[in-house]
Amino acid sequence: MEGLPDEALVQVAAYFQALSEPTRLQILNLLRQQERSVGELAQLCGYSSANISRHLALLSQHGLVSREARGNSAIYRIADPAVYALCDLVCGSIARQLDRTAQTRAAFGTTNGG
Amino acid sequence: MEGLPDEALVQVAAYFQALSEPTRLQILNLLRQQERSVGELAQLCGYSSANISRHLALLSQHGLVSREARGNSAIYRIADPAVYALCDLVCGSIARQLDRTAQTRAAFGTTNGG
DNA sequence: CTATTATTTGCGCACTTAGTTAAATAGTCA
DNA sequence: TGACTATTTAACTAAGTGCGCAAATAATAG
Repeated sequence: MEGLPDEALVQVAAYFQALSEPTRLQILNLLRQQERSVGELAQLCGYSSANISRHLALLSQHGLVSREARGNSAIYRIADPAVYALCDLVCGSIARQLDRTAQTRAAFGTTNGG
Repeated sequence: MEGLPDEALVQVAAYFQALSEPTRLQILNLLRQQERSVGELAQLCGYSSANISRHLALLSQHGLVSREARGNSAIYRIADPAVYALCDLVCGSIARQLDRTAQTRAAFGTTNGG
């Protein structure tokens, strides 16, 4: 992303924003196992179908999931596998930071974050 | 991120949120070239130093940038190079989606998004 | 110490967003 | 047609966020 124009930064930011919500990450996590209907995801996440439906619409806007009408249900599945590579990278960064935090705590001889 | 607990999803979401803002991406983009002071970044971004300072504090919280006091200035630099791999992945996903959009437009014989 | 410069923080404002409930829409079955 | 189920959308509330301005803090120079 060396010399990206400002317009592109807005697009990239919007993509990251789609991933910046725990409920949406949970949805993507559930869809990793298998495709699911809105109602199933709502029950598994513990939120209303209306709420999950909107989250799915947003994920769909950004090409992260795809929708298939089946009967009177809507089945969603992962459309962009890159999301898992992204999460793996982030998990790695967080793990490294947690390690540094642990080392810092150890250096100060404390056992909790205070 | 197969079987991550909900707590971890919150952490990952927070990391993505740090990247979900155009101004913060612009800062990271500028720091790619070289380390910079708050004032320099503020001028290059066209925002107040107060604003940029807060963005930098947030990026620092998540281990994305690191701070070094030099004289009465604060010099920031990239601390987590993974951010560029993340952006590259996102750019790739966006490019693929734009390609699909272009193909869709072509299939309908239109020349703009209407 | 005072003056100057750089950064950070407190506060208020405009705007966005995740969640709810209720209404609207869409599909199935009799 | 109507009853029933699933999904989407509308209206609303509560909480969060980006920004500027101004005050507070920190470092340097005289």
